[in-house]
Amino acid sequence: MTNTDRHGLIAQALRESGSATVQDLAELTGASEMTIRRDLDTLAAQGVLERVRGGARTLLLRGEEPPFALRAREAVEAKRRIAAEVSSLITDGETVLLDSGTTCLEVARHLRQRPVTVMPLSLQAIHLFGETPGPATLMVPGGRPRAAEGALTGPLTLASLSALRFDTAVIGCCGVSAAEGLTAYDLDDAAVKKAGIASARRIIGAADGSKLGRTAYAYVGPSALLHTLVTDSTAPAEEVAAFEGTSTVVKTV
Amino acid sequence: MTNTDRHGLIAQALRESGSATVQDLAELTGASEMTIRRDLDTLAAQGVLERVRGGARTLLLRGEEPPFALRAREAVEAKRRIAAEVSSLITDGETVLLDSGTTCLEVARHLRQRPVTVMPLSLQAIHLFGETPGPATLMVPGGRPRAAEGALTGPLTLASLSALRFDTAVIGCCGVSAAEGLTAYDLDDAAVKKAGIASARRIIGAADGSKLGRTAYAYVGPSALLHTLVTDSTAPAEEVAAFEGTSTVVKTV
DNA sequence: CGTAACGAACATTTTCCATGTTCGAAAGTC
DNA sequence: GACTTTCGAACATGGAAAATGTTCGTTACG
Repeated sequence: MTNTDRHGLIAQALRESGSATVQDLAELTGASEMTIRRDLDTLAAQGVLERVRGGARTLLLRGEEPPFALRAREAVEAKRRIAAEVSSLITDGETVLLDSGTTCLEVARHLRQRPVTVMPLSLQAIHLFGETPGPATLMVPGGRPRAAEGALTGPLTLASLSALRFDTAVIGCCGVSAAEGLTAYDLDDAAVKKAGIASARRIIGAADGSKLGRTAYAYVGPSALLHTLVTDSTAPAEEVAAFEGTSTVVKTV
Repeated sequence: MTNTDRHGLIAQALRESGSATVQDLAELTGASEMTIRRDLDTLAAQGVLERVRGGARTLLLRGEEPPFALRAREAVEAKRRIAAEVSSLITDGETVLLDSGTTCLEVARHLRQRPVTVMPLSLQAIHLFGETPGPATLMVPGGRPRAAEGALTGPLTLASLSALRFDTAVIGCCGVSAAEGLTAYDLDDAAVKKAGIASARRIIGAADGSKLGRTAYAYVGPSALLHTLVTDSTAPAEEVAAFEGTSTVVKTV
């Protein structure tokens, strides 16, 4: 078992019972108590849990978005396939706006090796392009990064977006519903997505099946804004059907 | 000997003789020819040298700025001390604009652990703040990063700067001379430095001794723009004396 | 066509990171 | 205030990953 697996186990155990002792977790995972303590420190720094004497308590019971580090481990295979499909929809030479989030981070991995101009809206993706300069051209938007998320938001980001026009925007919404439209967990984030959509000629939505039919609380816009929606086969059939009646092209990978 | 040491040896050997064979370098460093070949590939990717059959040829004979990877290894101790001094000049709660370059990257290391708001003008420094969130608040300027340098330049950067006002700007000029003023190797960079200086109430110059009295070709402004200049004891005495006759405070560490 | 250089593939060494153990200090509990 | 439990620093250990060396077939150049 790798340390990441163990972190996943711990996070899951806490989500189920709300809290756990160091001893319980050591027994559950087969690791020593010292290792569990170190794990708890790591997860606490990621905002997954809160440390209490003798154990830990979960921090993510409410309707909030789970921390980035946790989401990055969910539906990895689906995200990878979705990202490959999104990348194939983009032509060499295009200018691309890339939203924040784990799915779009995967798209960034693909685009790095393509001759395109990319403006990513998250620090993580900027890192990716920055450290190994490939054929792609990187543009950095201004802004204030939101915690571990790395999503750039605020007036500087909006100003950067309003100064540019993109061929394509790849948007990774937290909630996508034919009826309720596109939604995000964070108001600032939603504002950035709105501005991004307004600055691009073509909008591609990238969302794994778990996002379909879900609604977060910050409204971004009607689902008809998407010219193309790329999702996977775990998406609820009725949602996909609802989209197929509209102008949006749905690709299931 | 570490691989980095060896890279330094190779770079130095090439600067002195202009070119060298793989055999020569293997003998010089005590490494195998295969290792030298791999080193040369690495250094070629950094823009330090050009690969030719049988060996390599230097790329940095002209008056150009050496690549970032090379500068990062020069005068490390001096830069560290200068950075510590600059950091001590900054008060908690200030908003700080941080220039690109290796010296300012060291300053970033210090500021990470301080409750200040920082806008760095290079990707490297942004990484630094992004990966380990400390008490500092990070603001990202927009812009287009210049190659391995990571320095953000262009209209987006200028726009980000003109939208903000900073308490202090830390500027790391390539050339600092009492007579010729502040200069940079790159025109775009110089424009950004100018804009940065215009957006800050207090300007701190950070330059190790080798930069004093040197002139690069892109003019930034008169040396009197600097309220404080932090340098080290290797600075030429006559330059330091010239500065001491002006309003600029010189700190030698 | 011959020679030297190259680089892929594998073997080996070294380095670094995750984990475990021990033990003194700190925090709770009675 | 004494006792128990938890905590985390410090060091030891194991294993994975990176760096380096070696071999050998391929490629470039004269």
